Amino acid sequence: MMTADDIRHQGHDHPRPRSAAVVDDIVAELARQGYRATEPRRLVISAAAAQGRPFTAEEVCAALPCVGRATVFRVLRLLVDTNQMCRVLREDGEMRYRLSSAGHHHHLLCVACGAAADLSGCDVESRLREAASAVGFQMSGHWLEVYGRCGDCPPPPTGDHPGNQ
Amino acid sequence: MMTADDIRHQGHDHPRPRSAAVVDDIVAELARQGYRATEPRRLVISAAAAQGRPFTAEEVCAALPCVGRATVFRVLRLLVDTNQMCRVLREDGEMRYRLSSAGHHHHLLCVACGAAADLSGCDVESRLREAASAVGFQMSGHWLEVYGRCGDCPPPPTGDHPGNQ
DNA sequence: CAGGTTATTGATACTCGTTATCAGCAACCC
DNA sequence: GGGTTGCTGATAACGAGTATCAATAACCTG
Repeated sequence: MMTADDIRHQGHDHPRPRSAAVVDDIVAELARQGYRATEPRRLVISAAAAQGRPFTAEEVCAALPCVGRATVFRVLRLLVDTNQMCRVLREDGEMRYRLSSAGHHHHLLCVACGAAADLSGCDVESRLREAASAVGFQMSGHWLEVYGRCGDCPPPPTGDHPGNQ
Repeated sequence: MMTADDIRHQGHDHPRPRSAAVVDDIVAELARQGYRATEPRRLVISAAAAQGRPFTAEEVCAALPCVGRATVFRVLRLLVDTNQMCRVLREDGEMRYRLSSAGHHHHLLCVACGAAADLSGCDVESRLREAASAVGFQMSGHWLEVYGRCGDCPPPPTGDHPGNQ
């Protein structure tokens, strides 16, 4: 059977690529909270760490045929519940996952390439809290996703007919 | 078969309650865009207008047993696509619908009673655009839901043990 | 390091919300 | 009123996620 190490070392010559540390950290945190360090969990976390952008549970299932479907969903949920992964909502409504142990933050989601980046240090929250309380609403939380184009993607074609017809 | 008028007049003595105008407006807008004014569409729109708070497709189906399931979903989608209804994402991840022909706005969602209110006139957008462009990201849209307690709901019990054990 | 407890797994069946299919119906236009 | 064609309803299918449950494997303890 394929092991977590097989995944970790995919396409690398180094014995412990960056993602290995990430996996170990997450597994350690799980252990700290009383969850066992099992091979399927390592595999799912490795697969998640290997993804360059937000991914679906289905993608993890496809990447790990040796891990049961239910287990993939269970591990993803466990990671979300223990605050080591967050859900991101794509503009088309699809829900994806993203490893991220940071505290509260938002996502910049590129509609062109699908990449995601974290956005923090923006005081939207206090602004919202004020606006809400102005109408007698006591804010306790919020969900925010930001869509657009990342710096690596070319700007979209202009709306009015360009040179090529 | 039950007609749109039967629904419109539920619990009212007046021949044309407020919602009738809403329904007519929406149907007119659909017609303007080339969509036929059918009875099932009127029924679904009436049912939606009768809801005091964001509702699920399931609730509409239950309220309109005479309209096919598929049609309910089709009409809801049509209304979202033509910008006469918006989707709201509850804190627990459930997707609901809400009639709203207003332009861009956000929702204040009460986690206690489920009511929704529109929030506009808050310049979160420009704030976000700035923060995003600071990291080379060109924002084109965003999704924001605000959760909390509306003015009509009592404040939640305090975290530390109150008198009643 | 063996042995027992018990969390975890995988296969499967199932739920839930939503969409595709397609023959029949009914708006709309003339 | 009559023909076109968009719309409907019943049904089957779908995709994402969860419940079930016997078998397995982590961890603790001696």
